Amino acid sequence: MDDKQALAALLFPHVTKTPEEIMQKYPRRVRENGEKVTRFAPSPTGFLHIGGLFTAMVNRRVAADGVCYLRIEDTDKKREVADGVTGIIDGLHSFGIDFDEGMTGPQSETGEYGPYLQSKRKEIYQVFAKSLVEKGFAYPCFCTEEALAQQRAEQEAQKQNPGYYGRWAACRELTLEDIKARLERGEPFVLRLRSPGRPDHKCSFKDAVKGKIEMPENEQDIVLLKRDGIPTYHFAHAVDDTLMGTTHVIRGDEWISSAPVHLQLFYVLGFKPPVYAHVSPIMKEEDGGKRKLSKRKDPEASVEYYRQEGYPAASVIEYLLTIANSNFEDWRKANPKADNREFPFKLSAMSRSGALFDLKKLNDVSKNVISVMPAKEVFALAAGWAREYDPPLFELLSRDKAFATAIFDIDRTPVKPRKDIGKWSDVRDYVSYFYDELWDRQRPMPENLSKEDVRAVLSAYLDAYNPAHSKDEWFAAIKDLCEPLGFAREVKEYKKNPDGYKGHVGDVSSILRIAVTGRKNTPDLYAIMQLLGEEQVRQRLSECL
RNA sequence: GGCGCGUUGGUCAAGCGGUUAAGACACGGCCCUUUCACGGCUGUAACAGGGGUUCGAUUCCCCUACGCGUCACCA
Repeated sequence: MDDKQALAALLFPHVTKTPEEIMQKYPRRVRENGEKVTRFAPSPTGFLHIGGLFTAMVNRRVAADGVCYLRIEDTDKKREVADGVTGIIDGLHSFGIDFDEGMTGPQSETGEYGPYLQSKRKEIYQVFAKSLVEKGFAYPCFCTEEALAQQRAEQEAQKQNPGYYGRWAACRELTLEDIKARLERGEPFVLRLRSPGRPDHKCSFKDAVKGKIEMPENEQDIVLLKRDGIPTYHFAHAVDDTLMGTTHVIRGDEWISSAPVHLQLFYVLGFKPPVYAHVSPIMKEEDGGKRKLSKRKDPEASVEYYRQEGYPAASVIEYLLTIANSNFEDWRKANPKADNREFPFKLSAMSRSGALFDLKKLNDVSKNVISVMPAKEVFALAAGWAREYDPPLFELLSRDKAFATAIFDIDRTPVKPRKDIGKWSDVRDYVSYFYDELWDRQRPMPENLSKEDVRAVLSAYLDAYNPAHSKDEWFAAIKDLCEPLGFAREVKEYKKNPDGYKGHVGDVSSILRIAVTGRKNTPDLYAIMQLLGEEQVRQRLSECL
């Protein structure tokens, strides 16, 4: 008994606080209506991954009325990346995900439950580590990495479970004198859990998305504190999520297999475990199989990809929501204009298996998102994208903002909006014929019409053209052109007697459309001509002649 | 290999013992229409395999197969 106290004092001579004192500084959160407390806890090892965005979004949505905070797990100094924290915060912010408390910058934070940067919590972990030693649930281990590797090889040869446990845990029963001697020699050590688990016992928990999960108890004497005194993920998770009052730990399902370790940690620390929700990763199809999106191999794994392509942040979130809660699409249909933050997100409605990332579906979702935006917003976002990724286009769009906005407003009716634009990189092509700089002035006419007929239509229309016409008058004028030139006024007439005509009003319109825009297919030609203005229209028509 | 999780059309997915097995994307057709788009209608297409339990299994249980994850002083 006294040995444990002595060992604790020996190992942590500078630790004077008790767990109780620490806990007092972290009062229980008041949650009047059962609001949830969640957190996003990435390690700053690189830029934002689509999977990270996904779990961050789920965390944010689950705690929509509660608290969602950002904790940075920078306990692995080897893999840390400069700007990692800023990249995460800015990246998430650009997708409309902000936190109620936690890190706000590489060195700044807000909230009562900090520090939210794990590297600043070293003392706290030491206090709990010390208490574990006192309770006999932790001990120092002096094994070198080489010794461990050797033991592992031996275990494999003997077909034993690998790891540090039971009779393989060499340092488990070191005497106090022995430890003292090694310490005096300056031997480095890690602090290990003295696992009370028995593999013939089952532990189980109810996962909020996967349902009941049952596994053998943990028997591994896992590392709690690394050689440098910094905690491992497991230990930090138990301590931090308890102190910070996390009610729901929502993380990738690669963590399921360490859940028994976590449950045991909560047990030895005397804490109540949170609700776990393990979400499936986003997959990619390759050679007919599924695999996790890989940051190295797949450009679409990085959130940066969507920015570059020009998918609006709202579209990406909207798509992620359709993957996360499949009833989202029904909700969206019923609430076409609502902010997706109003959607009642449910953990229980999440899919148990991993979804394949479907770029086609993203595109479709994105077209819908853009189709309900006001033209001004389309302009603003498209220009914002072009400023960064297509400067010449940005110049053009900015030259006359009203003109550019008007382009986006063509056929942008609330009932039947066009869905031409799925991402901002589509815009250049979409607006090209409005700008001489983007238009190659090629005008391929349909092959079923002779050059003479085309010329006849063009010159006749040049005479008939009146920019003051309303849309109905405009189209009537085109119809009036038809018969004298040998075209049917109505398509139906033509279909009844195809040999009696050279073509129909649609062909005549086609000629004009191509003359004005160079394209066979465009939005409403009348609107385009009105926008272009008389001078441009006449010039294009006669140039084509 | 051990331990988990998963498996409904090409993809995302409803379904929780009795259904003609929803819907969305993609694909095909038709309609609307001066083109395209939008919209409407419509078509092709699925319960991994094998055993149980049951009057009855896509739904419950077991086995097999396949896929994924994990077995670090990384998270």
